[in-house]
Amino acid sequence: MKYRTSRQRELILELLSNNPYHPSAEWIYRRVRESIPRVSLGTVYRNLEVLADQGLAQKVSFGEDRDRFEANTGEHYHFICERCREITDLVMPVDPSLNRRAARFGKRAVKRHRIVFYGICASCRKNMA
Amino acid sequence: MKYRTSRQRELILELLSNNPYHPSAEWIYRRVRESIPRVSLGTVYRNLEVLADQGLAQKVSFGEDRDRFEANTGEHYHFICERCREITDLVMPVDPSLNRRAARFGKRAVKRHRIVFYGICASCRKNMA
DNA sequence: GTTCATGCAAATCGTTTGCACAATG
DNA sequence: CATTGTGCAAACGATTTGCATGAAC
Repeated sequence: MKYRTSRQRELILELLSNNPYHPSAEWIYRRVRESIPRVSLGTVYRNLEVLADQGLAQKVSFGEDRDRFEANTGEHYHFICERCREITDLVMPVDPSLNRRAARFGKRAVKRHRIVFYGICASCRKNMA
Repeated sequence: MKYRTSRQRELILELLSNNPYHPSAEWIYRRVRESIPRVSLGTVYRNLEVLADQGLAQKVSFGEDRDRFEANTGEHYHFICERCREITDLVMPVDPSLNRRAARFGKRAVKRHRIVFYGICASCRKNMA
């Protein structure tokens, strides 16, 4: 499969880049529509898939109601606020020794891991007082 | 809300107990139907929700195609085989210091975390040879 | 008897897909 | 021009829900 470029795909990647909020397809769709009013949700989904295939973006799902996407394809951890459900990166060094430790507890070959931390984000903490 | 007992719910909990495979609602539905042929999928979903509310079971989703359920409600880690997609518990002590470390990397209050390890399970390793 | 649980079927909703046309290289 | 990308609308599939009836307490 050979990929061409398109205004839609470039815009989607741009919206994803340096976006800490891990937006849903619907959110991206609404933003793209501001510049390209006739864009369709199907196009958004298809492009997110292409971008993932190109290694430029990836899906991040943790059993929430809808899939989220991000341009940060490196290994890293996530944080989900239990109050506002917002997903953000948790910038903390990935610990590869966890894989080795996990492997010791079974006959499996452990290659990688994901961690999601749960709690209350800074802005929700303020608003609770 | 006051809960009564029902053959359906008891059977679902039994199927979930000591079941290491984190079955989907569909799988449970098929098994329940062996004993209660007229059971409906809706009943399975409703009971899984009740069991979760009672603290007897919980949903475990990691962005797979369908939700999975388990009776082990204690904190623990999971392993997903990248080949057969089977989800199993990874019995390794939960490390509470991770929450503290994670909290240090931002202004959030970190209460808990989930870890999913990915790799190849023992039986898939054999069949690859 | 009152309230909760069930079966059935229809509804919901995020995501995927088929198709004819438009855009890319 | 050969092929990939798009918009549109319909299809899909897991999960949820409304409703009349059955079971639990």
